[in-house]
Amino acid sequence: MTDEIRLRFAPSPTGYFHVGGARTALYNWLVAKKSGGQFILRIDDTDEQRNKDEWTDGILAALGWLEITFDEGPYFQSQRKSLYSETARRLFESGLAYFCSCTREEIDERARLRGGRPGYDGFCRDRGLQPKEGYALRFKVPDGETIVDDQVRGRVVFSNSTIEDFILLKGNGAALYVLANFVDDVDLRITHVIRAEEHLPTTPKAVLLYQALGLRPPVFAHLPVLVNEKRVKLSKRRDRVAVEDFRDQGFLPEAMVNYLALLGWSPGDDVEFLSREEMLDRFDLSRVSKAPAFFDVVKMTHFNKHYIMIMELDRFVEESVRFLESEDFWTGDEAQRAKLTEVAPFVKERIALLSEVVPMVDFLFADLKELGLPIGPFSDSDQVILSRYVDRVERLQEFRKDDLESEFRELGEELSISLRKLQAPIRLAVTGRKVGPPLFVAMEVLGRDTSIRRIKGALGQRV
RNA sequence: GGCCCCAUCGUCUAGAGGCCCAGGACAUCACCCUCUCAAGGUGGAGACACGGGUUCGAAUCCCGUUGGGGCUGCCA
Repeated sequence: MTDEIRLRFAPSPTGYFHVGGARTALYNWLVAKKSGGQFILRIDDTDEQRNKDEWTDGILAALGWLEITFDEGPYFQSQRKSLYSETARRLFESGLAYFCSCTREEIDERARLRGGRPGYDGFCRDRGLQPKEGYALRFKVPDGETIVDDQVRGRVVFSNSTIEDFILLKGNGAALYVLANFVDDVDLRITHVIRAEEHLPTTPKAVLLYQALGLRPPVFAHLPVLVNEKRVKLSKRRDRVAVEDFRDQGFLPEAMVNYLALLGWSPGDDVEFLSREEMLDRFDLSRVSKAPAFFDVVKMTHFNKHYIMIMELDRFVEESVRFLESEDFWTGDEAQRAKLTEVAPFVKERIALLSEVVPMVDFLFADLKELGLPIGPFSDSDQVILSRYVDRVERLQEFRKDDLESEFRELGEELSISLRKLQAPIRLAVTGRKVGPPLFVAMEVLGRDTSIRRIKGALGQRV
């Protein structure tokens, strides 16, 4: 029982769930799962002003999408308040904490007079104040030093003189992060705390609390922060970091997870594509790097492309439908799905984001005009190509891609023109675009009538 | 300002004293392949922040400098 490994992910629901949180959750999950331990979800919503249920729903949805599953929870700190006041009372009664009547203004004023150094000066330490509405409860930081033994950073020593008597309970009696976090970690028997580096400076406070109550602190591991191109911590306000946005853009969860796993961790060899099983097998906190890492969407896109390419065809079709459904032309009927399935293998290996499916296949489902696609321009030589090609394919018994291609190649020889140049006007006439699936596949799926109609239509469109 | 963390190609990283005139991946450039776009293949350019030590020998250890970051709230 005491040997049981238990980790938790404790996000605060103050905004969209972002990639940094996802990475933290993933690392916790990995350590829990590979050690046969438990992974617990706890919602740190002690700050009622800034928390909203919808953010919690978003976190749950995103974790589910990424398949980061939890064994217990979610627990909500907002529902565990009595636990915090109970511990606070014990701390106060045993003289480890005291009440303080100072306002922010008073503290700042004294700091100013003292000579600039901001922070609380311990003014109420020995005043023997009793609990009262409006009084905050502060922890009496002892002399000496506090050591944080960190799995990724090693031994970090803090001189207690640099740690002010921090607040445990607000004036309204509500618990603050350090207290609530500590109480819950103890109560939930958390053995490993893995979180972002920004929490490192508050860690000695937690350690002090464990020591004050004669408890053994958990193992700590502080992950390097994720930064933007300016190398400052990723922020929900400045940067595009919401997991759900990436999902909506057509990123695959396995691509995100794989990329995130490698952002700050490396298996040690040159392998980059790792399945869940391989990650579980190889993940090791001691191989987590210490330096901040740039969240590079371009590289994540590369992972996405890879995972789209190796995806099962059926799933690819289903995922594609998600993006087609928001288009007017998509009815989702049998015929449309059949066409989609036919071109899918060719589309699958050409896109990096699922959202790119739409411009790859839209010409199959609606008139080019309706799609706002150009019909032309076609030069005189294009006209020659189009008319000669349509003459040829009109005579075809079967409108099959192989025959369409044979005719195409023969025409190329006949006109002594490179196939690259030859395909351009035909593709534009048939699909309205310069890029897309292989032309003859496109034509076969589109069908004889529409294909020929579009080419003939283009013939009437001189520059 | 104070406390703390960090420092290898543009980016993510490998490297735990000699295997490194530093390897891989993304991005980038060139060429090949090719019906477009992709994919694939070949090749190129591209980094140990700086200065001192320690050592026969340092990207790797120590110190300093510089640079970057985090925290500094009755937020988490």
